[in-house]
Amino acid sequence: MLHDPAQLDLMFQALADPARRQMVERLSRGPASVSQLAEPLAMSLSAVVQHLAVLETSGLVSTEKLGRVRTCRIEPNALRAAEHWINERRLAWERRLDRLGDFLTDINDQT
Amino acid sequence: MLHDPAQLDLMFQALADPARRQMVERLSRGPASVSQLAEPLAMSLSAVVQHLAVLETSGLVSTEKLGRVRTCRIEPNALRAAEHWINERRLAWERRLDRLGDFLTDINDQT
DNA sequence: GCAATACTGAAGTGATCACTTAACTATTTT
DNA sequence: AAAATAGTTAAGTGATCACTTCAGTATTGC
Repeated sequence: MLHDPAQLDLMFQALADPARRQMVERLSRGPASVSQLAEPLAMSLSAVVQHLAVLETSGLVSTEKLGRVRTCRIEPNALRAAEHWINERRLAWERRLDRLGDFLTDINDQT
Repeated sequence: MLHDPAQLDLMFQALADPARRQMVERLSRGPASVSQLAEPLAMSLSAVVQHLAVLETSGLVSTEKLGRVRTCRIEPNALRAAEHWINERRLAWERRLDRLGDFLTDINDQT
């Protein structure tokens, strides 16, 4: 479930917007209410709620409502999934370059 | 330049599409021509070229044309930038939880 | 109970997206 | 030189995006 392409779509899509990344950045320093998330952003509360919905369906953020306040927090497992996908691609490429390097020194040693 | 928000936008945006991620996956196993990238994808060559343009302006992929063949390769530094952003957020959150844990055991020990 | 607070939801808008087709250019191959 | 290959470019289309405003609904403080 960590490698579901549709899930990755949602996560990367969610992270592609600067406002949403700013919200994630804020939440990485601790939980916050919707208004607290909205405060530094130059847009309506409504827009923030919509961004929050994107973050929530992506699994990156979870929320809980108590009284009239919705508290939002980061979901580190989801972040790990995105991180993992990128890491795998980068490693595959770097391993490939290593093997290529080995191969080149090998045929050099054969002289 | 690794933390330029606009650059991160472009990278995450680029990774948000399954076709483009598939192209990056293919390229992580080694360089490929445009047609080779297109082969497993159920869309026109034209569409693939457009996806490739997105990947290239995001900095994730670089290309070079020799004769009539354009060869594409992954740009691991760009991948690292995306990885790094995610990693920082996740770590910030986890460190926060650790401190919170310490605090809770501390006030527990004070009984 | 009335006002302020903290959201929530629906509808609308202009911009961007992910394609398509079609016409074209440049390079090889035969 | 003609045909095949490999890619490029432009224009168009329907879908999705990132907002907006406006009208609502619970809570909470006075």
